[in-house]
Amino acid sequence: MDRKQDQTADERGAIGTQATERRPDGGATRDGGGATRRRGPKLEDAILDAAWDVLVEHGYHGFTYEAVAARAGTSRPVLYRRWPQRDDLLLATLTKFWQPIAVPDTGSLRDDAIGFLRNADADRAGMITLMSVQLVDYFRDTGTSLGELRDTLLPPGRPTAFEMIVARAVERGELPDVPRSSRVVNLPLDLLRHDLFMTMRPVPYESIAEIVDAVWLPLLTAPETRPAYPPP
Amino acid sequence: MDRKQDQTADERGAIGTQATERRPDGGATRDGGGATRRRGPKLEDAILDAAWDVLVEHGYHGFTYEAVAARAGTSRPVLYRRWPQRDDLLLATLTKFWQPIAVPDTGSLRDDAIGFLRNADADRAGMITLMSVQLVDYFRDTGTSLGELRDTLLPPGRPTAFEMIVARAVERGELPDVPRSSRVVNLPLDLLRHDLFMTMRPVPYESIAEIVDAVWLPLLTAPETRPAYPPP
DNA sequence: CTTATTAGATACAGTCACGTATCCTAAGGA
DNA sequence: TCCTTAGGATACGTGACTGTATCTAATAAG
Repeated sequence: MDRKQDQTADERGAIGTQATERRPDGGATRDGGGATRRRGPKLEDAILDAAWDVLVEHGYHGFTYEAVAARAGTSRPVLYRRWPQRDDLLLATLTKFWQPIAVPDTGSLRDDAIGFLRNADADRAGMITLMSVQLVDYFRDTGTSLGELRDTLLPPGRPTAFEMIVARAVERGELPDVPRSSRVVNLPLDLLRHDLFMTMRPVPYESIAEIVDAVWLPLLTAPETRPAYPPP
Repeated sequence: MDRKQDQTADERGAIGTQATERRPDGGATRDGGGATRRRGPKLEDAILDAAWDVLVEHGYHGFTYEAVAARAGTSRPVLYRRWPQRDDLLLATLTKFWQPIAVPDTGSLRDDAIGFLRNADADRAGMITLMSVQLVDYFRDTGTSLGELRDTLLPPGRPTAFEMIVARAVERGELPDVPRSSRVVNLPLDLLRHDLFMTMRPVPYESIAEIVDAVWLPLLTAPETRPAYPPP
């Protein structure tokens, strides 16, 4: 089995010299030809970093092997060797960057809530949420949804941030110890997420404060819920 | 300046006979060659219908001139003559199908709210919301957001559905006449939309009832909101 | 130093969509 | 009826991306 594809040694030599300007980050990329060559986990990290950047900048639609390879300063075959499917690359990227949001413990229900929402809105966490919107095409293809993706990436069974915040407030005696629906408890994050979806931009502090002060806190201290009527 | 592209009459004739199986809807598409040919507004309607179908089925990513033309049983040039840009075609499609959601008037605050949410969840309205999620790529490209699109398509200045519902409840004496923030008043639709986003599926009745009974109604009758603290 | 890996650079064939140009002819008004 | 308009079919060149198959040379292990 000798070379099925014909190409003269001249071509090879000619080509080998050109096209050596890439690798925005670590690589030396000298002209002569002796660029540093990454391997193993180090290379893998660099690729996933690049993949994340591409995903954030161009969305799922622009999340191609071509773009990621170029961004990482490597070539497509290197990616295919590790992640044969686009999903694999995507999942690997998400799991690397999807980190839980810090839950503050200030001793005040309101400050905990606002602090958490600000954490959720800022930094990478907000970007995750914004970017997850870019994945609709992925959800289409796989028949899944954002909710399912979240359940996949977050460890199940663990109490949510607001469940913890409310529990602590109850312990302190700041809130009465009555049963509360999951919807009510987690309302602030849902509203923040909704705002992110609608505006595709970070949510201003005023909106966060409004969610907590005008919606959540009054609701937590509101009188008992009346029973639901039967459906028509 | 005569025919720059060379093709013999034989080719033409040979080609003309084949490829005559399309137009799922109205067209006769006889074999001999005398298919009915639509024109003007009639054709335009058919195209936009097809465009809508394509958008719903394949999302913005699959919303190509190619796909729409095939679906409408016509050819790409016909589309390009009317809508030179992809956005034009998209906007035309959306404006045709983006219709306001019916607001029931039952004489009961709760029934109005639940009825409206069910209307919003059902039929085309729900599809619009679901489908609008498909447009993230469009929002990327244009730098806009879902909120802006909604503001573009909905007539501005008009009171929202829930503003009307609340106003009527106040008139009936079912609610006290106190100032309420826009966020509180429109909360149910935001929560419904959030559920649609997260699950990509119609929202079950139980969720709608929960939004109204466990969140909105208690909130509307909750004690006065405390003033917001200054931002840190 | 020697040797097995494997990153990195091509090449290639195939697909899909784009945007435009061209021609044929059905539809509909004069 | 004739004639203008425009729908419809098709071709063409281009560009992006896909998977895969090579070959080279850098790297690490021995």
